[in-house]
Amino acid sequence: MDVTANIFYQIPWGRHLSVLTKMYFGALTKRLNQLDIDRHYSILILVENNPEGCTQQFISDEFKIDKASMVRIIDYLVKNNYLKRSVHPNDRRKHRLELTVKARKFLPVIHKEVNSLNKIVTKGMNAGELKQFWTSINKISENLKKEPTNPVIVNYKKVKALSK
Amino acid sequence: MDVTANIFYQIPWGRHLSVLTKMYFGALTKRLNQLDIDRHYSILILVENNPEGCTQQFISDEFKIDKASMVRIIDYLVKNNYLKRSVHPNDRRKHRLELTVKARKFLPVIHKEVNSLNKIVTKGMNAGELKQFWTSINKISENLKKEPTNPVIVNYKKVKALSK
DNA sequence: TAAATTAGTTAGCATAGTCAACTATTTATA
DNA sequence: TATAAATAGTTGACTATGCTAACTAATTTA
Repeated sequence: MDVTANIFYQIPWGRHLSVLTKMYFGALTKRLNQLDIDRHYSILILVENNPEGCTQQFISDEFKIDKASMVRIIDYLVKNNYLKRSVHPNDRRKHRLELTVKARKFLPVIHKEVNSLNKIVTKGMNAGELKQFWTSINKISENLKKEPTNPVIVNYKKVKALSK
Repeated sequence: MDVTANIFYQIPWGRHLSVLTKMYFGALTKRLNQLDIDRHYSILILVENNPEGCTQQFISDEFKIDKASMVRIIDYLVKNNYLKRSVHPNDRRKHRLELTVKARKFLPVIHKEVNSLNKIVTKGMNAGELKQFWTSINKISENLKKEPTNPVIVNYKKVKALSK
C-alpha cells in the first residue's frame, strides 16, 4: 500500500505542522496563565541563553520573524517588564536585550511547564524515537533553508535601484 | 550527555514547528506563484478529497481554524473563483463547498508542487525514517488533543448563563 | 412543542506579517 | 580618508488571521 495515497500525505506538510503549532501554544498558554503575558515565552528563553549579545536581529533570524514585527514584540515584553533594552557596547546600532528581575523570577516556571508539556506531548515515544524525531526535524529544516522562498529583500538598496 | 540541556530542547516545541511552517509555506507559495491565490491550497485539497460533504465547519475542525476566520478564507477562495458555496442538500444550515472548473484545472499543479517540495524537504531521510517521522507527528497530535487549552466556549448558552 | 444545539455570518478589536521609508551607526571601498 | 553601502532598529500603512460576542436560520433533543 502506498501511504502517500492517503489524504494526510497530500496535504502540504506545513499545514500539519501549523495545526500542531496551534494546539501546542494553546496548551502552553493555558499552563502559563498565571503570568501576565500570554505569548513570546520562547524569546525570554532565547535571551536567557544568550546573555551577552542578544539583539532583536538575532531573535528575528532564529525565529524567522521580520524585524518590524520584532520591534512590536519586544515593545510588548518591555512594557510588561520582562525585558529591557540598552545600547550594545560593541555596536551602537544594536540594542542589547536583557532579562529583568521579574523575568528571572518567572523563567523557572516557564521551563517547568515547557518541560512538563514536552513530556506529555511525547508520551508513547521512547528515547530512540524521540531522538530520531528531532533528527528528522533538523534535516527538514536544513533542506528548507536551501529552498528559494518568496522574494525577500536582502539588499534593500539594490532592490531600490532595480525598480528605477 | 543530556541532549535536553541543549537550548534547542529548552525552546517550546511549538516554536520550532512554527519556524518550519513559515519556511515551508514560503517555499510552497514561491513554487505556486503562477496561481492568482497565494495561500489556502490545503483547503482546495481537502475539498477535493471530500466531494460530498465538505462544509466550512469540517475544514475548521481539520485545520483548527475558527469559524469566523473560515468565513473570510472561503470568501477569498470564492472571490477568486476556486470554490463555490451551495446549500447542503441534507442540512440547510450547512454550506456545501465545491471546486470550480478553475480549481480543477490548477489542482494537478498544486499536487505536483506539493509532492515535489515534500520530496526535497525530506532529502536524506529513508523510507523508514519518513514513516517513523509521521508516526511521531501523529502521536504528538493525539497527545495534544487530550491537553486542556485556553478556555474554549463549547456550549455558548451555558457560558452566557454563567456570566449572569 | 419548547429548548438547546449547530452552521454560518457579521462586527469589533488585537496580533502578526509585509512593505516602504526613514535615522543612526558601522563597514567597505575607491 | 571621504564616500558609498550595509546593518540595526523604528515607524506607519495595509492586510490576514485569531478571538469574542451577538446574531439568524435550521435542526435536534428533551
